[in-house]
Amino acid sequence: MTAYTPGQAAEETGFSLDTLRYYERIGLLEPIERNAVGQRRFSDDDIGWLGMIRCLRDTGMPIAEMLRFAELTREGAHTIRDRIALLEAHDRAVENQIAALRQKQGAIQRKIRYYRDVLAIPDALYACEGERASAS
Amino acid sequence: MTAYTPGQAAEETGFSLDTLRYYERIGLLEPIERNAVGQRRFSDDDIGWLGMIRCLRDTGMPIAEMLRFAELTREGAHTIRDRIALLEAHDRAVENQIAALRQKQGAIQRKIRYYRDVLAIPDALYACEGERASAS
DNA sequence: GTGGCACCTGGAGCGTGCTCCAGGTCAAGC
DNA sequence: GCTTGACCTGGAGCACGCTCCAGGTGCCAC
Repeated sequence: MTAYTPGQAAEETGFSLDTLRYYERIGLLEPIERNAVGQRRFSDDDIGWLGMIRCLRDTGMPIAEMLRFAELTREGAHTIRDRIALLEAHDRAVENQIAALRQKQGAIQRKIRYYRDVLAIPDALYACEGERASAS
Repeated sequence: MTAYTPGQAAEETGFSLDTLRYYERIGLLEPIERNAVGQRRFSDDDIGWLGMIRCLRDTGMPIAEMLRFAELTREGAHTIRDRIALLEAHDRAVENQIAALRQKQGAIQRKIRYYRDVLAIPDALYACEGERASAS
């Protein structure tokens, strides 16, 4: 079982040192092991947990909900159903997020096409025309 | 050409009254027309522009960049190439965002499957096993 | 003429999620 | 023995994007 210095943990997980400390402070990480002089030593488990945290963060889960998940995890195996429920809800949220992005992206692409068309026709035709409309 | 009261504009665009005023203040909207007593009357063009703004916001464009886009738009037709470039860059950003979401979503779904498996096997087997690993 | 309502302004405040800072400890290298 | 560098703590500060507030105007209905 490897032990990671804070610097290595930051490197490994992509979180900053400050963020790692912050996450421990708010209880998103349980207290990290310390060496003889009080410096943190992250375990493989910590790094794995941080990987999960990164997934949830990067998919837009608010910290409050990750805290809830962390609590459930700390409470032990009898909360597994709750954790599944939480993750499934989040999975659906991510799905909706993606669908919404795709839809808005379509509108943006239409706008790009509109601009291209404007460039393709002679100046006179688009001079004063209400080009700000469209989209949504 | 319809004129929308602030309330109607809010209704129509999904932005709050405060947000509409805020957007005007910071120059994301050009100054909105006023009626005789100084109340705003949004035009169809304003509503269309707000639709565009909503697209960009909802796909994660920061306000500073929307301001840049608004400026280009105000500067007239000769900035259309720049606007295309800006929107194309954003389109790619959205694409990357979606790809990243899909990838993280995969990890979350694997975690869900993992939990399901844990539920499916007899208690003894998962009692003290490092279940916090995986993900990323 | 009194309420109630929709709106106005400038400016303060807020929630989220970090990020930075001052002042300190230890270990290693020169 | 001194510097450098990685780390420590508690607490303040910050960027972003709104959101709220106090105090006021004008219009309409009763």
